[in-house]
Amino acid sequence: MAKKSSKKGGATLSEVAQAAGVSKMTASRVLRNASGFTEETKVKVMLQVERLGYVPNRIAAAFGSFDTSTLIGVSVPSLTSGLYGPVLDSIDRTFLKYGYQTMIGAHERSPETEEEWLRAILAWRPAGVILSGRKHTPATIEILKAQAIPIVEMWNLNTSPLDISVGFNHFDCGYEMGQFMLSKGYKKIAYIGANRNESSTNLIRLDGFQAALNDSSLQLISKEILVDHAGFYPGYYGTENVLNRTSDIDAIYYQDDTMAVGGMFYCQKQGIEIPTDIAIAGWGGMEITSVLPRKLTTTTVATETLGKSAAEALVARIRNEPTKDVNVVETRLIPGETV
Amino acid sequence: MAKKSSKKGGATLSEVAQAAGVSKMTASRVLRNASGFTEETKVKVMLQVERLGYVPNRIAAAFGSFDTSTLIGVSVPSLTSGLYGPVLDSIDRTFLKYGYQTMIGAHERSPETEEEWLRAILAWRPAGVILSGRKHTPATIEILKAQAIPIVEMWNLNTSPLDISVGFNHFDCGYEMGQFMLSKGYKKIAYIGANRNESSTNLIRLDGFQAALNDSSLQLISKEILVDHAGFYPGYYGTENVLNRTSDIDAIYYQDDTMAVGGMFYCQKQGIEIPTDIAIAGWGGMEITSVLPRKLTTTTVATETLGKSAAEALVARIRNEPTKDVNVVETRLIPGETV
DNA sequence: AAATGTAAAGTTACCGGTAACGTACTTCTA
DNA sequence: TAGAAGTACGTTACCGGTAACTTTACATTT
Repeated sequence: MAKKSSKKGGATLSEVAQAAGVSKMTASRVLRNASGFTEETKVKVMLQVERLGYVPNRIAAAFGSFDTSTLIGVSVPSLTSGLYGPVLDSIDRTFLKYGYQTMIGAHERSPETEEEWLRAILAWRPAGVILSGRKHTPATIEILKAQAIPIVEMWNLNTSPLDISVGFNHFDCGYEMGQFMLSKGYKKIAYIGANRNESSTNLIRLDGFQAALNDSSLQLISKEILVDHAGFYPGYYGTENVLNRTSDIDAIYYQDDTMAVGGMFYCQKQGIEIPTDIAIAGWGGMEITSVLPRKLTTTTVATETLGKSAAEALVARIRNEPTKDVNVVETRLIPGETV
Repeated sequence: MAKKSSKKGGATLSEVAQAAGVSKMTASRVLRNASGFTEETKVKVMLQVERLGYVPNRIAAAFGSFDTSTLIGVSVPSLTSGLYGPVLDSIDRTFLKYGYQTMIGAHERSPETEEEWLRAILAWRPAGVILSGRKHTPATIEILKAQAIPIVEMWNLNTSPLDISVGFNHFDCGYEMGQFMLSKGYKKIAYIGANRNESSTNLIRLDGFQAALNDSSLQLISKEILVDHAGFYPGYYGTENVLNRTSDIDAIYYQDDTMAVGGMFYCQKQGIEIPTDIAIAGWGGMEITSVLPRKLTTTTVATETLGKSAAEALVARIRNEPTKDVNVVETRLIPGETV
């Protein structure tokens, strides 16, 4: 199927123009819907476009003009995690609407993989890039500055971004949940997380959570950060670990909802009552929480809004329209029935 | 940040070459690691590459030579669904390894969106494309044939693919589960699915499932296909609908695990015992099943293998290496405790 | 009818690499 | 030592569009 001959697959603009009896330039104008042609000419050209099955060559276009391309690089830690999927979906949808193409890269929480990916992407002279996570290699930042293209850092709110930041205020999420738990009278509180696959923003939530405790002169009585991806099962066995190690825990804050749900099932299996024996809270507001017998206390995050905002901010910056550098996407603590 | 001046961002190959005191062509050879230069020359060139922060311009390269680009378009129905995430992750990882860049598109189960996306992608002259779902518009197929590029159709096994097919045998999945339920003595069986967001391959599973029933002279006593995305909550209320409508159901086959889990929770809430009162089975082998109090009967599918195989088959075809046209990715029925 | 204005269409040059070929120089062989 | 063969590197032409400019056709004004 792959052809190797010097003649490429489809027709070129010249061929279309010739067939239509006009110059290359006129055909170009028609196809780009620029001004300077009659309806009659348009019909002639479009007829040949149709007949010859002409597919525009953006490579040539991007190359010839000094306009940047319509490619945009988007880097996320992982697509397997349930949280980034909706974000990417809405980014992609937004870009398609504005006529940009999304080039993805999953960097699996390694700044080095991100750098490798970035180098490959920049070779395509993208119109902009969206990065997530907060850790970048020094070289990454160097390269980005040298290229001078619009950049959106997404997911984590960054008050001094490279260019634009669109994200959640993870610190506040944690702080708010800490205060909420304290307000319900819990004092012996543990944290369970996992440090692979996520963009380490979970640690910011943990910071915020601990800050809330500290403000009431308390601290975590147990902390478990698994070397694993966040997920249902890690939440399950992480809870097992913590409860076996520390006996008098009355509340657990989890890195996200999947882990919290895993913990709930561990408790259920052990006959531990929620929230009477142990209170549980998660983060993310994932769909699973809607069917649980007991509504999970969590923080909902607007992932679609995040993706859309990130994409729109980037497009605005590319088009030199005014854009805010720092954009907070709202999160909301949902009380539920597990705290 | 975005520059609009006619001078583009970085250094060009000519500038690097000039600085190194060699010709453009020699610098090109060094950078592509082609033969025909001494170690000394290489050092001179690389020094300037480093100093000037030269980023290769793949657009120019792809344009100038008749070699196709290193871009690959990948289209999936949705990234929000938990199933495609891992597939894309492993596709992207595989492509990064082989030096290709992944351009995604989510077509939300609409062949028209897919076509629109495809036109945009083909304008970048990709080295190949991966499509999922089985429905394409006639124009889509037309365009693909005209471009004569390698194509992988993934997710669903297609015995007469456009080019290459890598997928699961959904019919067999359904058939096998049907037989399994029958072997356990269930006879009054319902199906619950949802027809948005999924690539309609679920209907093939349903076909297989029904075929198994038919082979034992039985049929579904109830079928509910929601106009919704598959998910926990649709499984929950879909079950509610079906049980309210039909009274003597003894087993339900769900489109996927999320819906099955939703159904389980509905039953739990209603005091319906699983599997004594009603048996439940899903599809997908999603992670949630590992923490449920009762292990879900389901079919596990190797999503990572699917992605890797699809990517590798495409790369092989691009490189003109021998490749099978039809590639089945294994699935396995896991008995569990809910049937 | 000549002068002027304007929209439609054509011409030219160029973007930044790479293939193909040519040239200078070295090394091997008869 | 001439001639052949090989290696390192340079030169030229070109990929397929588009910006910028020029030319042409035709309507409008005086």
